[in-house]
Amino acid sequence: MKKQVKKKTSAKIPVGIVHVAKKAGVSPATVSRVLNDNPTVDPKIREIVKAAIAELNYRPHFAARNLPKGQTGNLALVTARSSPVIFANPFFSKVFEGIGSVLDESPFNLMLSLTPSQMRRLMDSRTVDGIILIAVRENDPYLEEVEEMELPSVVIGAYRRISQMTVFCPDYEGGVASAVKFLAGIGHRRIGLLDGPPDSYKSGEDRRGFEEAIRQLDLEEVGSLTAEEFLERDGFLAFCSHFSEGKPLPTAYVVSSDHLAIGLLKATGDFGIKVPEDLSIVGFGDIPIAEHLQPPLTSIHGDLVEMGAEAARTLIQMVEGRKKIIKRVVYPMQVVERGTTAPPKA
Amino acid sequence: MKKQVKKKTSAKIPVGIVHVAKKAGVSPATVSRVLNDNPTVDPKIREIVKAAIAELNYRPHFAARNLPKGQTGNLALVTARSSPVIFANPFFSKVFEGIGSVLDESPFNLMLSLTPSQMRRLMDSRTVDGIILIAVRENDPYLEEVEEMELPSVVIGAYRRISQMTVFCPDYEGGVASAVKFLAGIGHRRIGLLDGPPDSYKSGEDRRGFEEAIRQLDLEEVGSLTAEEFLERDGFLAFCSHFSEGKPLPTAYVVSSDHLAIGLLKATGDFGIKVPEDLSIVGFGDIPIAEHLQPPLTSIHGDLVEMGAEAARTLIQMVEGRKKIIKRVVYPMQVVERGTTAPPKA
DNA sequence: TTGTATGCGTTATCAA
DNA sequence: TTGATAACGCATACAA
Repeated sequence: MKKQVKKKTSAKIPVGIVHVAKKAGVSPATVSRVLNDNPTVDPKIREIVKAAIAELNYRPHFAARNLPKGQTGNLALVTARSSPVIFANPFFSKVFEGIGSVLDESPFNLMLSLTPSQMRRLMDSRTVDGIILIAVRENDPYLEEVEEMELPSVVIGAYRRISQMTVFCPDYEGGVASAVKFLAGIGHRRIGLLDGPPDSYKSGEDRRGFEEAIRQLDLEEVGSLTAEEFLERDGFLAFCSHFSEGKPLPTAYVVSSDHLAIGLLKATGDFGIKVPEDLSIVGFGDIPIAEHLQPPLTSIHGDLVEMGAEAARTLIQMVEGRKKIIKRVVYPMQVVERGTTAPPKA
Repeated sequence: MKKQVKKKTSAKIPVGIVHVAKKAGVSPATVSRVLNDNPTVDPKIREIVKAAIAELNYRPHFAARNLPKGQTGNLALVTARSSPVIFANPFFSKVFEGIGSVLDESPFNLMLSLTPSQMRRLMDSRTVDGIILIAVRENDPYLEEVEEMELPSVVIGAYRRISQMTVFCPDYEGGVASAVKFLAGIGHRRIGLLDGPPDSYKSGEDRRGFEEAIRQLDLEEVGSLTAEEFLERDGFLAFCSHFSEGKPLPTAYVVSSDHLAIGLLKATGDFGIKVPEDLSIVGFGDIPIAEHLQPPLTSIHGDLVEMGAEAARTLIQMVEGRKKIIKRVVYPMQVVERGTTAPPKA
């Protein structure tokens, strides 16, 4: 009764599991079983099927495969920061490296979302099994949604200390504190902080580490500067406006990003302030350019490839194990001494 | 005869198109139609359905939706370069910005592949409808596969001049040539090139532009340097080994990346060579740091956000229109004069 | 204009 | 150990 008029188009016919089954003389179910390494299949049959697969150059359809499973096989890397802030920052390239290496070993694909609207789409349309949030800020509009969501997620980078989220984070607090201690160790008593924007959780951590160290060492409080963003021009601007108002200078600055430090360096140069003679500077992140600057920038370094990798691993555990893992992992940072730091003049 | 024993688990029940249909008192087909803005649906019914959708907070399943269409709704951004080379390079952040903005307006999601194996997976498993190749190199193993593939694809960045691929590319050749002309214009006769690795198509373009300009202007041929990669340390090393061999120096260098130029700058500083008094330097790419260097780096600038955007747009046209578009679009670059260039000494 | 039925490519449940 | 057959969530040709 069925009228099956198959239009045999000359176009490339996508080979599916049924073709393989036919060719191997078995049922689609059996093909599916060898595809999934199901042990309940006769070794001989298995070989026959594998041969058919190879001969037809058959490749399983990823999405179709996951449909019955109620999964997608995709993970998302999500941020709402503009690309200059995130991609131009070598910090993240390390993180990506770690994530990439883990995903390479896993069966998961990676989706990328550069804007809140893209991200919402990913979440809403059940396109991903889990989410890696990166470069989160306090007022990011989607934050609550994600936390309340059932979708497994981890955040990389600073986040609020108390939450139900799993976070992997450089030790901003400890890193800045050790920079202060380093500077104090070579004689500085008046140390300032050039910090990033207040809505960045990182800024909060920086400040916490800074103030705690100042207190512990019983150093003078000289106030601190705040940049609008973490980029060069923001460091430049922050110092310029501070200096042009005739405010007093510390003998050293701890700066919360190398990019910021480069801007500050430029500003001091323009004003004829000598680094490190008149002013010492410690950056944060130790970007590749740091050591090639003139003078080379003293900075706070951490190996963050593992951080990205561990975040990815944990997320995968969460989605595969269908269990929630809540923890906060902090990665150590340490001062790399170079040419922008020296004992204060007098 | 059907034995339907629905296990009513207490877990969250994913709401599907059938639930909406039931709630609205229509068939699933009709719901599907309003989802796809099919005009052949009664306005009143449309409202009812929309209300049901809202009430149930229904979200269409992305993959399931595309399965019948024979599509995936995903595009891939692919590279085999290591993350430091690609992500740490502000050049790419511009490109990403363009791509992101276009995808935001489109219904497509973006997948990211950082390694050849991930990429192969994406292609094989029919997970994406199109591919954006970026930072391609001559011996990249997957290149032939992609070109022979039926999957729509575009490449961003230099590629071989003759091919069936659609490519969007900065005008490396013209940019370098204009830098040579600029230097000649302020009096330089002995101009050198510090180029990137030979397997980069960009290097070929640079060289082409350089040599052509030298010939046109009838300038002296002083040979050129080759760096192993486009990063700071490679520029540093290239100059060091050249200089320590006591070879003669030109009065100016055109350098094929700002990162390379920063390394070179560092090396000259270490050797006591004054820039721009003893040696002029022109970088390429005009990264944000360039103008904050001391002295600020003269560089070759181009606005490449549009390049990324146009590449994405074209790819989308290809997959939506199921047609092949072959073209080669080149984006203009121009010299931004800053502090590392000056007339030669004598 | 709407509903029915079928198919998309695979997994999974149940018999055999 | 294997094979029908029913999902998975949706789109669409065809019928009504």
